[in-house]
Amino acid sequence: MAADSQKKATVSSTVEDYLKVVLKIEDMKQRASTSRVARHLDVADATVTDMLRKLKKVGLLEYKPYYGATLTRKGRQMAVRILRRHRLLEMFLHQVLGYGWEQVHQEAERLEHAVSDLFISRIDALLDFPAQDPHGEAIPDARGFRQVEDDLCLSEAEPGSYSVRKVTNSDPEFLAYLDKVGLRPATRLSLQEKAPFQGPLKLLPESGREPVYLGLEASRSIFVLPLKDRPPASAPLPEGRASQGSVGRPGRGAGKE
Amino acid sequence: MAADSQKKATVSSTVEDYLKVVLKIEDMKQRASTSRVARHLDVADATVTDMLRKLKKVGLLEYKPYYGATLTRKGRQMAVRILRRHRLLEMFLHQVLGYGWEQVHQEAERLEHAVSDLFISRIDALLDFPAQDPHGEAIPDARGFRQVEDDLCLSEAEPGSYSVRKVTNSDPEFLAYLDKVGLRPATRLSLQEKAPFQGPLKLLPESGREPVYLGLEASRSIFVLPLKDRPPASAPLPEGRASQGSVGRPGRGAGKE
DNA sequence: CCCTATTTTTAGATCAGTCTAATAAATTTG
DNA sequence: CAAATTTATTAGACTGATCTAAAAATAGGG
Ligand SMILES: [Mn+2]
Ligand SMILES: [Mn+2]
Ligand SMILES: [Mn+2]
Ligand SMILES: [Mn+2]
Repeated sequence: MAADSQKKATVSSTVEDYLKVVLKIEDMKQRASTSRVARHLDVADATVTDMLRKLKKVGLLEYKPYYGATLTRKGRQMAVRILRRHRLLEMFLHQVLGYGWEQVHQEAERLEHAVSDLFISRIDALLDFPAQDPHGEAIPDARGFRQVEDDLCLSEAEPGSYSVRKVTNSDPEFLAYLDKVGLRPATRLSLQEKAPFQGPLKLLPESGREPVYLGLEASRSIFVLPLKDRPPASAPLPEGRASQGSVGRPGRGAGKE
Repeated sequence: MAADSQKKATVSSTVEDYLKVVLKIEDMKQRASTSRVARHLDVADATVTDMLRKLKKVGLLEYKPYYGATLTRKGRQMAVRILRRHRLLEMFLHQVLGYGWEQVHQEAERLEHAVSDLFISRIDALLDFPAQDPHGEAIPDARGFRQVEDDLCLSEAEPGSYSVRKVTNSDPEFLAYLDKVGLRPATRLSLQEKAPFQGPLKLLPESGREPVYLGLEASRSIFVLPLKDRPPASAPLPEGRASQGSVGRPGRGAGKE
């Protein structure tokens, strides 16, 4: 009964990347307009117009000309699947093959389209079902459920104590820099002051005694959790069951999608 | 000096597969004719004619119309590189992710084009620089050197004692069957008789007491090493330093390519 | 050496994904 | 609100990889 209701419907890696970008834009509560999608994928606007029409035709998204795209249930499902693969692969590269957190993204961007479901389930088990990737981003589970991300953008934060939750930027240079100054997931830091007029933030990471001055723009890709205020560099994290960047706040209130 | 003599010259995964097939055919001492290449890749002859002309133009092979292709130094180098990737990946899937030897080929066929050089060198080290893949085939080293394969095809062998060196067939069904009857690399066996008129071979693998009757055709993909004749199922292997299917006869007389 | 069968190449098309340049719609602004 | 600016679509073209059908070359058998 209901035999072919779930067709395999395999798509190209190009399509997978389009879906992932639309998901990312939607997650940022923005409109997935032609030009925004084009910028993320580094292709011409005209190319995107075309592709969005095709994706609408195969039911992976809605598309209103002069407005943009919205994922359908099926499109979102596929996008989340790729996101899961991407992040699991990043974690695998980091933990098993010793890649730096600034190296994983590029490789995962290709492998996410090439590995089989078996590969994914094997590395998932090997890593003991990780909940975050090396950048602190949540890994959707095998059913496509995503942890609610209730963190705060550093650019919006008031002076005080925080721990780094995730870094949403894949530029290797930038990540290497953050690593150097001691900013990575689970690092505690105190935000000491924010200069006015789009000025930089003065941070004190718990490691490295030197204060770090971070541009406002850069701070937009760092997300933090407020720490019950205590003298900086002392309070323990909520839990954090393991090694590495795994902050491990378990899926309290994990919601669909 | 001689700065750009080694251009990166990246090719598509399609081209990589063409080169690999031509290499395989040349290794079998056959002529890489249009139709033979087409059969290996499961594409139309016309497609191959076209591609061979393109590959000649970019200097990866020689192509004589109505004759076929011959790899150039550069083409062979690329082909061997992919072969190395393929076999290392197979070994990785088998040893680290627990794939069966009948499952590795298909996955490696895709991943060989997708992983980076870093990935390859990391798994190479993780596996402690393996010399054979799960089917017993030699893994070219990082410089592209290939071990000389001085084994004997079972279809050509006289009755006597042997050990399985490699199985050159990637059909999952067939490999699963061999596994079931206890035929895998490093298995010792006695070839008891060969029925005349293209008849089957009667084999006694050291494991499993039952004799195995193997079609002549099937026996063509099994390669063996003669054992200094001794009562079957007793003689130790030349060495065999490790677990699994790693027969480990080290590169005595490793030759170029 | 001719005729037939096989192999290979040529010709012409298709499909996915991309581009640039031209046009059109939507939005912002004086 | 009309003009200017920005955003998006349309039109036309290209590349890589593939196919089918027709034509041509080669190889074998008498
Ligand atoms: Mn990708
Ligand atoms: Mn990540
Ligand atoms: Mn391949
Ligand atoms: Mn193999």
